[in-house]
Amino acid sequence: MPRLNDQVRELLQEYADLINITGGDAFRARAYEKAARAVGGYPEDLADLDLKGLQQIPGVGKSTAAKIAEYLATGRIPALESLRARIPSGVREMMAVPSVGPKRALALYRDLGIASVDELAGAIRADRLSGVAGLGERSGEKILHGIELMRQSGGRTLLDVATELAEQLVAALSAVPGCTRCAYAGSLRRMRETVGDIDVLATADDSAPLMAALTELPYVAEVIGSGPTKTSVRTTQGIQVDLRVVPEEDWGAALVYFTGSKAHNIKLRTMAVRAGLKLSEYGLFEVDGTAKKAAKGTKAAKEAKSAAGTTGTTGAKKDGGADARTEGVKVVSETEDEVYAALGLPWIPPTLREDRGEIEAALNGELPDLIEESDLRGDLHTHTDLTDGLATLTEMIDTAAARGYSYYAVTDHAPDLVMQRMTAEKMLAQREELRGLADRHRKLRLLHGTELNIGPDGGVDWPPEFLAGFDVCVASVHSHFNLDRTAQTRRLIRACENPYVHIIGHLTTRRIGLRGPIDVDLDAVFEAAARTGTAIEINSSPQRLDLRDEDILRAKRHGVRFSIDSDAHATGHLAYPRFGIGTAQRGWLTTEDVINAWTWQKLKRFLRKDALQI
DNA sequence: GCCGTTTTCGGCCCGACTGTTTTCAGTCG
Repeated sequence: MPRLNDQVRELLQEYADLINITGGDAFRARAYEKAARAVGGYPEDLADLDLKGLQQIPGVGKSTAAKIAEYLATGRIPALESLRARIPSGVREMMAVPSVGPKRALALYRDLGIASVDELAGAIRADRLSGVAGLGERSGEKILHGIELMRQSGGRTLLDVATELAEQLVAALSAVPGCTRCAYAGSLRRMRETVGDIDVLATADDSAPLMAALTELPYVAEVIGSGPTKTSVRTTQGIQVDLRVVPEEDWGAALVYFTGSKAHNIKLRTMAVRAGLKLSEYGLFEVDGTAKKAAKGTKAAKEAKSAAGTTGTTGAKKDGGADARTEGVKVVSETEDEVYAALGLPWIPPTLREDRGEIEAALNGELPDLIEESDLRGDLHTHTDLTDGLATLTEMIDTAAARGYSYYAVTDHAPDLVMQRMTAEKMLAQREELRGLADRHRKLRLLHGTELNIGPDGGVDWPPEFLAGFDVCVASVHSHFNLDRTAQTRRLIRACENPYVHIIGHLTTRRIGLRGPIDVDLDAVFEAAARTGTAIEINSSPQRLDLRDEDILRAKRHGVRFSIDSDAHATGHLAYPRFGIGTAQRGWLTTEDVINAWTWQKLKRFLRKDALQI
């Protein structure tokens, strides 16, 4: 079950969408949208607020507060339900398709009876759209492409949503009597940017109470299958959860197996076979004498055998039986450390387990010392309510201080993003205010920055003399996503060459499942970033995670430095870097690669890019 | 529906882009 604030945000957003679709007052719809965002980003739990407290939330007035209170009391909002009765849910879902908004969704439903994304795709393929609702052939192609983009990530869940659900599941299952261990595994443990389902692993002598507990959770909508070792369910959010229960002595092998990746496991199993062993989710086993002979002489075999000799006795006693799954003598199974050690390997962090060279690196003792969330000393890209953030300057700063940072940059939008209505005066007033807060938190150094807009020609807002007044400048692409590759590359290189630009924000501008990356020669941009001492951001927002892991690996080879930032627009978003850290780990980054893991003294030298070049 | 050191009424982020239109509607950031 999502956090109550998030539930209410979703309901208010739905209400706003339905007002838009039904042609209601656009300003009224916008008011609900604004309230939805404010509620989602509000630090206090709605359940703790009364009617008066609810109205303290910016953008929430009498009417919205009453609806929220009604929902808290009864679990229903009648006004929303009456709108739902008029518009099928699929019509609203069509609005998620790029280039389909409320007007088109309604027209498609009203004129053609199309009431779902699937039906929309079918209608375009059958050429039923042309000429209707002001949509021509090009629009059809565009919409179809958008649907395909959605489906690529389709059915996949964003990292933050999956993490929250998985943590709730683990907490609930861990509390079941008889459960001795419980953790989530799969692609979520590897921190892939999206996950297809959630794998939860638990140990217990008797699996039945755990299976029952899972199927009885309030947010489980459907039981797909249930047996003694595995139960699969679907949540009310439509996410599939697989629970597997194994004996406690098999924890390690099972965790390796269910964490994956598939390619990583295949490689481990191949190593095991060469060493005369067999690796499965039930453990690492000695197969027979002939296999061992065949493997004799290989490095892995020798190490595996010697490691096996030290740990092999305990497991063997228990598993002498003739079960085909556990045929042979069990060598190890209890911890991941043991399983890797038995194969002659150090433990490999889950975020590296993609068969991208981690096993070879492990064999050579060259695994990177990965950066961790606790290594971050600050956040260099955040917003306040001066532009499109939800929280005030002091609220953001107080939350940052509570995270234990030693420095923190406020980087509100610059004027070329016209809708933000920024001016030099407003920016200077904010700087004044920020400087006045310098002593508010003894250990937190406050930096005044901005997020500049990289224009189509690579220029940014404001002249050099004004830019020189900022402590830190992030520069990002917010428009002209469709420039050709040459122009796109040129503009980003020019931004890197700007002596006042320290960090390139969300470089590819992708939004997972919604918008693909811009067409750009990344290697050329990485080369320019490394040459000019410009950091590339790892934007930690779960909708972006930009750069993505594979591009981080490429950038690192060019000698690029990175900044792992939240791009927070609310106090709650300041926790996003955990996802950026996961992505950075998947890109093999260490603290040396990440400028905001550095001490202030070292970061300060990096930010002197302009002084060094002018 | 929300909000107020320009407003308790009358505004509300505003401009660009796209495809379709023959003068603009819809979508997006």
